[in-house]
Amino acid sequence: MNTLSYGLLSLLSNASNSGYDLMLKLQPFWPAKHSQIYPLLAQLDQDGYVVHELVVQKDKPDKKVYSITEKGREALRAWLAKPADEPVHRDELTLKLYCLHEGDIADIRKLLHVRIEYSRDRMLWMHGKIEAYARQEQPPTLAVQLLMQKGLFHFQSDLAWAEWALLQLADRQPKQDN
Amino acid sequence: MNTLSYGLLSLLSNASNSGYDLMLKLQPFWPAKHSQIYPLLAQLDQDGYVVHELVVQKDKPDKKVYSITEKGREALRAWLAKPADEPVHRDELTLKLYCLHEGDIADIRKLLHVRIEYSRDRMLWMHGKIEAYARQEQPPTLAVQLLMQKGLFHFQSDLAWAEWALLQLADRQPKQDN
DNA sequence: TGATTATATGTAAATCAAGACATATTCGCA
DNA sequence: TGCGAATATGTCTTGATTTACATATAATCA
Repeated sequence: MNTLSYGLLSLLSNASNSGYDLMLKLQPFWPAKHSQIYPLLAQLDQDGYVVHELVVQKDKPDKKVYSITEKGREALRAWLAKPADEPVHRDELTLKLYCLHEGDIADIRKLLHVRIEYSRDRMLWMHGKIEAYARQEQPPTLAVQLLMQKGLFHFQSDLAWAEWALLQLADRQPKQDN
Repeated sequence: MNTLSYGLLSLLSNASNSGYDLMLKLQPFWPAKHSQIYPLLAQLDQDGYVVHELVVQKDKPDKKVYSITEKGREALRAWLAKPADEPVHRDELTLKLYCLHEGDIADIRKLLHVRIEYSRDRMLWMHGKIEAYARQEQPPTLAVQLLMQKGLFHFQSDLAWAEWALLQLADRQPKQDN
């Protein structure tokens, strides 16, 4: 039982989901491809942490909908009581900044612009999620509010940093278009 | 040539370093164990991106000091011009929050307190690094300033979020000691 | 009608990363 | 003198993750 397994169980503790939906919902918080999720779900199924039923759809391909079992919930509660692993952040941009003296400064400026767009996109996505709940006249659960806010805080600060960094470059290097 | 390789070359483009030092310097921005770094350095050496010399030390064990070659610098410049991969964040805490309705709310509160301490520690470490440069009467390079500031922004926002999250829990759940 | 996109599920191979195993020096402390 | 910690380098195995390979349905758009 690795972290991804607990992540899947966490999502299933809120609602039953297909593997495909679990992948989409997990992505923003714990990147994982379907090739990792499907075999893991089969394993969790075999070990009795989840069960599944086949759901036939007309407008879309059929799917397997997974539900958490009592054994799954127990495993989840035990995991919750243990300290969380330290977060892992790997950002290639930081490595590129480390050799900003090498190569073209315009390249770095471009990378920062791309990062600014990326952060803005992610913030919009989070806002969109919150609004989607509002449209359903369902207030998001406390958990969802905490998670969305975490994302908003994070991308806001990354955005602010990238804009600040561009100014620092402008102060020291002749400005160039890009 | 994977991202870690370029990270090592980036550090080496600033100054020659032993594998051990590279590991320590890389850790804060790109987590990697020595078991990953040493074989990779041997590979980079074999492929001509770096060279090394044996340095005998009296007060410490001998070491291999690696330096970047012109081929290494060229590879670095080509890599700099390419768009950076999207950052990868994996935070087990977010998964645990997702099932906060399951299990004990005191557990979650504890996790947030630990996160607050962790963020504070990291911020202090960043400040320490900046002050270390000041003590050496060497202003940090622009790159180091940008990186340290990125870290400060990040942990500041994580800290602010965790404190906010605790307040949200207090608003909705009976407060408990921990 | 043909291409693309979204939905849906799987496997196999390759790469990446962590943890364990292994060794050696020097310093400081008890 | 023995122990732990920091420095220093390596290998090996296992596990985690990505990429590529594979297939299929239904909708939309050109």
